[in-house]
Amino acid sequence: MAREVFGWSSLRPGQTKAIESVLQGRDTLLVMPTGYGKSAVFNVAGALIPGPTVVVSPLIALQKDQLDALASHPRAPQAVAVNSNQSEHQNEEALDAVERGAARYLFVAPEQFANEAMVQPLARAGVRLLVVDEAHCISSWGHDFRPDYLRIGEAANALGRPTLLALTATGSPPVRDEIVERLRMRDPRILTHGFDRPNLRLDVVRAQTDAEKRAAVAEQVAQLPTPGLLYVATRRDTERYAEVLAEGGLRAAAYHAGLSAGRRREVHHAFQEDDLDVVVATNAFGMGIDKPNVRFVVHAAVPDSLESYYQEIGRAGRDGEPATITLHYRSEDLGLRTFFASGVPAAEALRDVFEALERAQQPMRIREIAASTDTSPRTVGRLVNLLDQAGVVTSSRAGIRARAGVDRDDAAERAVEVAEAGERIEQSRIAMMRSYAETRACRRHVLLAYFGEESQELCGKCDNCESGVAAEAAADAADRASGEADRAARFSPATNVRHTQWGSGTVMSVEDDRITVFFETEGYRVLSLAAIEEGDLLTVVE
DNA sequence: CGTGCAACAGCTATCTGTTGCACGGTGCAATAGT
Repeated sequence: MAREVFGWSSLRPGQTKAIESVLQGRDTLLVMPTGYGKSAVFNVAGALIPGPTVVVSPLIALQKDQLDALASHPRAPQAVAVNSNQSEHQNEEALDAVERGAARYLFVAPEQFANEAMVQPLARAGVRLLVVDEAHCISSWGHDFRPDYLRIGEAANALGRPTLLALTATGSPPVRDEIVERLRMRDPRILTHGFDRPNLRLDVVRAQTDAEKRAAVAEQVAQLPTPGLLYVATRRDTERYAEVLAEGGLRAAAYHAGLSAGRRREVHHAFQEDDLDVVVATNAFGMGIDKPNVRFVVHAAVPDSLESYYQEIGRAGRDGEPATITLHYRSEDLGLRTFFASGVPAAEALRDVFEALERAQQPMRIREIAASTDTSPRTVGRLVNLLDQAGVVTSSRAGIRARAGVDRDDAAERAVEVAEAGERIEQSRIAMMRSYAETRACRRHVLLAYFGEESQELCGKCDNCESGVAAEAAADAADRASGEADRAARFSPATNVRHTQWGSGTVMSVEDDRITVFFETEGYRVLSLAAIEEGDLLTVVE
């Protein structure tokens, strides 16, 4: 099939497994590095399944790339999209083609599911496969930036529960769990592939002052083989660094979401065509870039989590050739991330939404609630998600409904607690980013452990291994651990545990003298085995 | 939480340090105005 329709001589084992899994009607989560052909999985599966396949994709630009790619295979079934860049007429035509069976793939952003005029025809057409591409967006964007990401599971119900296929390149165990839970997957098959990228050399450079860091970044980038990416935290810094690098003779361009669509396309295209040496970008630059020869990814500021970091550095060295990965680190830079991760909505706003739902006495849509509370749909989306997670509203195909017998103030308070737990989890993700930056251990080991993968304690290809610091750190930990080996044995990755104060959690990784646990309402915590033992803090839950 | 800029204070400066405050990242869809 892959050969006949798409001209691919063979598929990788991971791709075949995922395709077989969805063909059997099994909900599937596939975690596979970018560039390994995740698109091929749903292209082939969609062509084999008799019925429409809906692909949820976060960016319209990405949808366009996918449409073009499918169109380039003359024997592949027809693919269409519905989005706000197209005319109403084009959108209607696309849906009509799906309903008639003329088109087999439909690409949409999750926001489209709020549109009844789109969901109805799809429900009638009988969607067989619902693909969620870049599924980590559920966890990274769903909570505030794009609340519709948390509502895809509900949309799947409205479509008559097609088989679900979630795809991502990044996913620590908690993120994988969240994807499964939010999509309401049933008995999912979870396929993960190795996270290690051995051709990437990992490095962290610490700086005391901002000026010192800027100089170090400029100096390093000037002498690295190009092309490469420089990630910064603010739009302003993209311009500042791009200017400095250009003065040094590099073909450098700034990229951020504040630029015109035309300019963004221009930069993207120039980078793809090797007409630029460096793109200096905010996190707006990334998804959809598939360039084999990126020789470095340098960060002038820490991202908000190791998932983001892994995602960004993963754009280097796709050709398998060596690439340099450097994080220029100041602990002060964590401040901006802390700021972005903070912000619990006011109880009053939550109560207003709950009240509006109570008054309506019938299910309401996000847009209706937004109109009746005079709040933006995006904010309402976020508030409803919190109320939903707090279990005080129910959402169904018909809309959102207040649960009977729940006091308004209680409802708001419980939703606030959910938001506060979410904030603690976000902060703990930043803390894990910090621990990567500050660790004396092997960086690769730390990074892989975060993604639930065991590895050699010394990779030999990071700054700490090369300087001998990692070997020292390993010896120190082994010393501290003397006699604790038997205690550590009680805990292994994926063990469910309960902490006297932080409640239930899951062991993420085990080191000689300490373990990292992800708690459901607290996020990541690193616990020393000695302290656990002394205070009898942690018990294993069967 | 940290940074950068404007306003202002100090006691005469086309100067220098302090204080206060605004601002900071991701995209969809829909809409208003040419």
